[in-house]
Amino acid sequence: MKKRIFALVDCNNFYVSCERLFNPKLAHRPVVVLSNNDGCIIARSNEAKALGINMGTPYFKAKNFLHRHRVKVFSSNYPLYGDLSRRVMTTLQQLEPEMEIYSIDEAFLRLPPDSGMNLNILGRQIRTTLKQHTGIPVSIGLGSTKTLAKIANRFAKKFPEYNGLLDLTAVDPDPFLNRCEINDVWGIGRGHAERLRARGVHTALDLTRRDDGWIRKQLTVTGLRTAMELRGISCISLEKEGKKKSISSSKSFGYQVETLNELREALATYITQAAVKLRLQQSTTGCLQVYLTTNRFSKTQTLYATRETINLAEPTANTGTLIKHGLERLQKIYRPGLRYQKCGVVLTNLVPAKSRQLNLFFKPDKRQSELMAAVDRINTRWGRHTIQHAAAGFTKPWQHRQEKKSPAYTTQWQDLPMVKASWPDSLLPDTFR
DNA sequence: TCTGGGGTCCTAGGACCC
DNA sequence: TCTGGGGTCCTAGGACCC
Repeated sequence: MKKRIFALVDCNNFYVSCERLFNPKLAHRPVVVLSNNDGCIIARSNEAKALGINMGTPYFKAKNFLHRHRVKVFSSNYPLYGDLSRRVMTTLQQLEPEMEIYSIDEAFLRLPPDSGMNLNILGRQIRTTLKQHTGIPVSIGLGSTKTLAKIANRFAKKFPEYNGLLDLTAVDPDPFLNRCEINDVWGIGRGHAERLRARGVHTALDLTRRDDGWIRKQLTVTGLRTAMELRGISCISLEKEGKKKSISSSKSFGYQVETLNELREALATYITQAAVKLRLQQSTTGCLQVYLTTNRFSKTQTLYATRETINLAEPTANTGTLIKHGLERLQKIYRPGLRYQKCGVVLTNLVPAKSRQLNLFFKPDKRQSELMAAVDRINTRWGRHTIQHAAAGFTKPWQHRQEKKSPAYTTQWQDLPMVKASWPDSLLPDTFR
């Protein structure tokens, strides 16, 4: 069997790199990007990391520190990051069609094993092309399994001597596994890492040397797969199929919401968003879950968190139908007198729109799907809130504001960056003189 | 005052069936 | 006195990921 080679291409400090792309003054300055609601720090430039700012720190706790160190702070600007991610992925796919988009800023590639091409040169080409075409810097790790490619990528990113690229298929990986802390292994989270350390497993290499039965007992089959992957036996394949198996939409409120009316508007809004994503991947949903929760950090109010699952008689992607079912159930779980922090929706049991199982008594209404298609077309063309169900509300005061958001440089005409150029007369073509 | 959002996969345990 | 056992399906919850 031919040796497999996986590459993990990961954008460096992706959200920060996106902000810097249109704001070159940010280069070499510490920069952080906040989560939705300006809640937590979710991206940091190298300079911010060097200041000791941790991933996931609540913004309100770090605010003074950031100000003191003149750290530039941004709310997250998902239209911008999403658009730049699409550009990166499109460019990458042109270079290497065997690709899996793993997250907004990461992709796995499967490289042809016998291409005769020097992998180092190929990797450098990918980095250079991405930088030229999109302006986004990336790091690349190569390994005989996805888990090893992940580890290679960590080293490539962290240590400047690798210059953004490490190929673990060309060397003995053991010394690297020995330098890799167990909690830095892909698939080993905090809980498992603690458990393993208590039993003498401190590095990735330690894990590879344990007995299969023991690993399975401690970490279940997922952990065993990870261990096999670290030993160079590929167990996790490239997933090219991009369709989601579940779709969710939720957001924390801008303030503590108490009335059923506000909750209804918010839930209808999230159902609308989820339904758009559903139709975008040409699926229908057979199951709708709605949930509702009070503030989980509150010290004065007991936590109320509940959800309702609705199995639909026949799968649908119709926003109106989904809103109707969702609001009915919301009524059931609403408790007056509580202050709610968040609600949301999860769509599961997704089936392709073309092959859904119809109910014996169900007459497919072609006009309904045509209506949805028309609404989607209009909202794509004119902006996503141009047409909506009245149930989703109009002013939406419960929505959260994002106070430090950069412009939508690439997705809004009015936000396009302006380039000012001045040329000495001698360089201008005759027609401009 | 202020702590994100969107995913995947696995397992235990209950319901149900024969 | 004394009431089975094994299989399958579903779901909630947990762990992990970015």
